[in-house]
Amino acid sequence: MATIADVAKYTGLSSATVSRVINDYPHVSEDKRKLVHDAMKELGYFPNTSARNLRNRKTNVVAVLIPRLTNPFFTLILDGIERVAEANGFQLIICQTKSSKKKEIDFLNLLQTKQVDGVIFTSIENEWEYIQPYTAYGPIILCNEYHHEATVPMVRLDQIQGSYLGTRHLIEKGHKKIAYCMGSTSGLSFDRRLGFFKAIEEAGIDMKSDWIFRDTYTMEDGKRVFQQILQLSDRPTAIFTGGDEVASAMVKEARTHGLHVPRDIAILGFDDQPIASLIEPELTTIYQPGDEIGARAMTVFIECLNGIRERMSQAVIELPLSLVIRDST
Amino acid sequence: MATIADVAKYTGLSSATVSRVINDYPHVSEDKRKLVHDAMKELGYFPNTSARNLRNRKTNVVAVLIPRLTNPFFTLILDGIERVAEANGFQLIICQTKSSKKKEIDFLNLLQTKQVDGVIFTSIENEWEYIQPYTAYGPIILCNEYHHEATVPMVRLDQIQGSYLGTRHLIEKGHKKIAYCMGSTSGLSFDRRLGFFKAIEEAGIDMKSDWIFRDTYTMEDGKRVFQQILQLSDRPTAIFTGGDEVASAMVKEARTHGLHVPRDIAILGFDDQPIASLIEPELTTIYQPGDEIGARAMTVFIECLNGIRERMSQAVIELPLSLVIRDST
DNA sequence: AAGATAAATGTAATCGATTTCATGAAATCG
DNA sequence: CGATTTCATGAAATCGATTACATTTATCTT
Repeated sequence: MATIADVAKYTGLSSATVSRVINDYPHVSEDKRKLVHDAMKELGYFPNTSARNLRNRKTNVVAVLIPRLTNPFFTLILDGIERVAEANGFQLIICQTKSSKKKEIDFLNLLQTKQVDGVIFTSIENEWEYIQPYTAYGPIILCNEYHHEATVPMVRLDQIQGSYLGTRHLIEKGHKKIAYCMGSTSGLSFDRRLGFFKAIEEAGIDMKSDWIFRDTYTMEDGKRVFQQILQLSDRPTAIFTGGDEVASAMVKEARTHGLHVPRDIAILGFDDQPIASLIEPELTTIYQPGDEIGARAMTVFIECLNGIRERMSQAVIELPLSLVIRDST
Repeated sequence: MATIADVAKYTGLSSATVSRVINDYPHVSEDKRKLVHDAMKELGYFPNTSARNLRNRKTNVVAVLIPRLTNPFFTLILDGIERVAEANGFQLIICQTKSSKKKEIDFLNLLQTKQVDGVIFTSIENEWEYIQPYTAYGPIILCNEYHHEATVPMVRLDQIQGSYLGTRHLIEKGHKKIAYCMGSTSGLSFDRRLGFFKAIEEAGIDMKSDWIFRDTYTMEDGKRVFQQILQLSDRPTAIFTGGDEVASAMVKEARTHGLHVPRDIAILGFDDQPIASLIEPELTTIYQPGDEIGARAMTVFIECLNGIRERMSQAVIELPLSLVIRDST
């Protein structure tokens, strides 16, 4: 393969001049510029990215940590990130953590070895104290995640407001016995919980510990939890779920058991994924603008790289959630 | 940041020896080895990837071209690719073409500039003659795509067999008037069409040109086409679709119009996405093992890189499709 | 027209690793 | 024990770009 030296020799110029042409620098005469362009085409020359990266001390590549590629909400975020990345000449390396703490840390090695300029987390597996040290190596942005100790930019959705909105909706529909399905104990789950209980308490409603379910993520989980709910002696009349997949599976399971949604039991989704408007009845859900926080996170990342934004101090950018009322509540 | 020279100086050794330790080469005494390891830890040293890539003339990065990240079938493929990549120390750069010919070509520049070792296509937008020249720059693998002129490895699903299977199923159910929804005119669509018409002709059934619909990909398309079908004077009793999304939207649209699926009209999906078993009635569909072809494509890619497999001659690896019978037919 | 300024180009150092080749020390062999 | 092989290590070239600095040439001032 041709190198810059080959182009230089071919044109009789120095590699410095060729480099200037490649990078569109001024102070190169028009005729030499053309000469170089012709030579590059003639020789089939393309600048070597590794060499440029080494010299320029940057790669224009960002690592995006994502738990599962097959989760539509995360690919929506990824889509938003990609849109802005592509518009600004950045490439994305995808790092699927599969919710493994170890993999998450492994991927941070890309930052230490300077294979990427920075990292965007769309979820965090480890305790923040394990992540924090890596901020020394480049910008780290949290997208859809939040940690009160983290001194990095965080682009998030107002989960408190979102779950508050959804819960209040259920209450307004007359429900007094509401089951709550949560994910882990992450910051995001914590906030949702705050919003949920805020609405519950405002309405002066009782909550039973039997009505709280943890670690519900997948359709499988939805089916399982719904069956547990059916077993309860004091059965709730509405269910607040942590995602449309869980909710969809529950709607389906309800039908299997001959229960009518929402008459017998109301089900509230979260995310507003495509599936929400496909199943019958259509899901009432909380719309999360995944592509928008993705896009915003990438924008913030670029600002950090360019030094327009402080990358090692806490900054919270919050986008609103909205309630989409359909037929499952 | 510390460099290999810093480690060399700190230990009093040469950078050559340090490099040997980093790469686990033999002929380094145990005590020096430990000395170097301690120094690396002490100095917080990490080898610079750009420098290594430059010197080693490889990056251990693969570009994956994908039309849309938000298409679950493609993320399933991506998931399979990722699994094998991660197991073999490769990183993936995602290239979302959004079905743009120009973007597809733009991404091939990553190969020319040696930012990636090779490319996996999960769909092709341009004519093959425009892609072919790029095979000179590194391995190119087609995954879920096929082109008879392409002299590269192709990992594909037997679309002919798949659509044949599905169509025969419809015929066995007694249908004689079957609408056919296709995507573009790509190799994949071409094969599906072959399988479809093979079954049609074997059964000696008539086909009307009114019953063929092009460019149906999304839920929107499904809705639109279904409405067109309703307008037909001679209305088909079954619909062969090119994807579960299209089929799902049709099922929903049918219900909206008070039609019963499958009694009034049968609908056959393609892919077996999660949604297929969530909607009511559950979709009969063709299961496409997306993650398996993804994984296989990455395996083949690695073989090409290692020279175990010829990368510039045609090789077709074909995995079977299977019919999943549920309630929509 | 002399001096100052700006433009065009080149030389060589640099980015941070890997690797060939050379050298001396240690181990093995007959 | 001398010859040969293997081991441990280092000096310096190399991968392919970018850029600070130097130099020459052209343009501008007054």
